Amino acid sequence: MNNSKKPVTRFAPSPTGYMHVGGARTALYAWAFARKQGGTFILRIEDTDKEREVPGSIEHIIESLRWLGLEWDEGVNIGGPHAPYKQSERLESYKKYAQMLHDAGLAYADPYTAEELESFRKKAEEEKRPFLYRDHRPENPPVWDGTKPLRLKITDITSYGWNDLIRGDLKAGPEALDDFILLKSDGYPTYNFAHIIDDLEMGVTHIFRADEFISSTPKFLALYDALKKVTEIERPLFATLPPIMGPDGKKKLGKRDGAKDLLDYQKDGILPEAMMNFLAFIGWNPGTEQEIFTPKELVDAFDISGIQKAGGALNEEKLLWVNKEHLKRLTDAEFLEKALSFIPSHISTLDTFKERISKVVPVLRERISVFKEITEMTEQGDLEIFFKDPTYSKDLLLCPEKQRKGIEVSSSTLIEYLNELKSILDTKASDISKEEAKELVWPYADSKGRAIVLWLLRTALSGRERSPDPFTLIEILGHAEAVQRLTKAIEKLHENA
RNA sequence: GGCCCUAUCGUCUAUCGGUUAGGACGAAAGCUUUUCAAGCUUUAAAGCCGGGUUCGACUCCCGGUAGGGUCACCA
Repeated sequence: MNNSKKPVTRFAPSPTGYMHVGGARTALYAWAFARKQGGTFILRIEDTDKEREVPGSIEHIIESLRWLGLEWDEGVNIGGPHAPYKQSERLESYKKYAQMLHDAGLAYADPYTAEELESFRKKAEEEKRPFLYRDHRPENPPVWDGTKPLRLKITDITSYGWNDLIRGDLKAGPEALDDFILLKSDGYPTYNFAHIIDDLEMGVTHIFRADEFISSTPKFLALYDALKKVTEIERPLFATLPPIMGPDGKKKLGKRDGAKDLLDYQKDGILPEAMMNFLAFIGWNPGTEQEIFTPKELVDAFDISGIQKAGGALNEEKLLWVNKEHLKRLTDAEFLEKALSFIPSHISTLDTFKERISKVVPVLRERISVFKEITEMTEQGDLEIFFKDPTYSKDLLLCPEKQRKGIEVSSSTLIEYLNELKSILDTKASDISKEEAKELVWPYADSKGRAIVLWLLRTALSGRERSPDPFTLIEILGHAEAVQRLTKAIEKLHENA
């Protein structure tokens, strides 16, 4: 159909709230497809439901897309040859086509009240059959004066079959076909009508959509058929994505079931390129064993044939892993720049922070898979130890004799060890690397018992049950600070000894 | 209820009639200069069920079953 042309895809959210992973993934595929083929990606806002519109959500959606790294070539905010890109500003177009359809006898005004419709619907439900408006199609519809909804008149009630780029040949029974509303009584178009007109006018060639639209596809097809009778059109191709399920894999992921705002992932400190990578893999794979992709690699590898038919569950553990892999690919400087906003100011304003942070970064990146964990480390005091004197617990320093079975070590022995460690460090009275520190300390630790000496040294330097190894700590803290901490640890051991 | 979509390890998936059914996340175990983390090694773990078609089916067809979607003046 459009094989020779550059593809045009679009993402067309409605501004009814935040954007979650489902929408983001649909946008991502449409974007990647267009980018791969050198085509155009459009952002259009489907704001025809004034009731459900949530103020600020357009901005929120734009921010989400920008964060993810999905730049659009045409659309809201930036304009383009088919502006405007908000449906509420395109009412003239819809009216024009509606008028053409109406004048050709392909659309008619709906005379029923909401109550009448409701009773029809109820009756259908009671009789356990689908509600079909066309069962109640008026013989002599009223004049269409704009105050009544305008419905498409389906003349050919058949089963429709069509091809989907992802699902293959699809079909639907005539039950799926009905006289649906084109223009509402408030003058706004329905989604069913507006998106088709827009896609046509904007030259969209490939529609990436969620799978809930499969069952309304016959209606779209009937509209295209009707439109063909009044004007010249070329139908876009459908690419229907598999659903994203919740973590239990059972229910389709929706806002009601806790689908997170995309920007919540940003707040957690997920890297946008990791999010993109992760999103792409829910329902798509490159057919190779590569799992980690930069945005560019993703675009290059993207192909519709790699998209799944079956739904996939959202697995946040995997997201964490993907994020960690992307974190590894950052330089230390890049890592620090991004991590900074997750470090509270009472730490980042410390003089020692500026001195030591570059040495702490490698330790940090080894321990976290998402920036939020830095904040958690802070809350637990695990980050402070690099910059501020630790508070000691004597028990912790003593721990070796309690934990290592059968080894009796008195606190006076430990004091002796620490004093000797101090003088060992003093043999090189300057800052040393962790390798040098290890060379220095190792023979001594070996002679007195590694487990005890290393544990003692580490807890004396960190004051914590868990921390990086002592040699790394010595490198980070520097000679003077390391010796000072050992001195303090000795004082602690002297207490009521 | 009608119509429609889907079905491989717990999860994401490879396989496009012939494989010891492969990989990744997670899990478990082990190793290392003996905390934690990281790293390395190893292990457990899958074709929904029943019929066909075929020399041969995870793969193709049919029927069940299960899950999902849809039947709005919402998108």
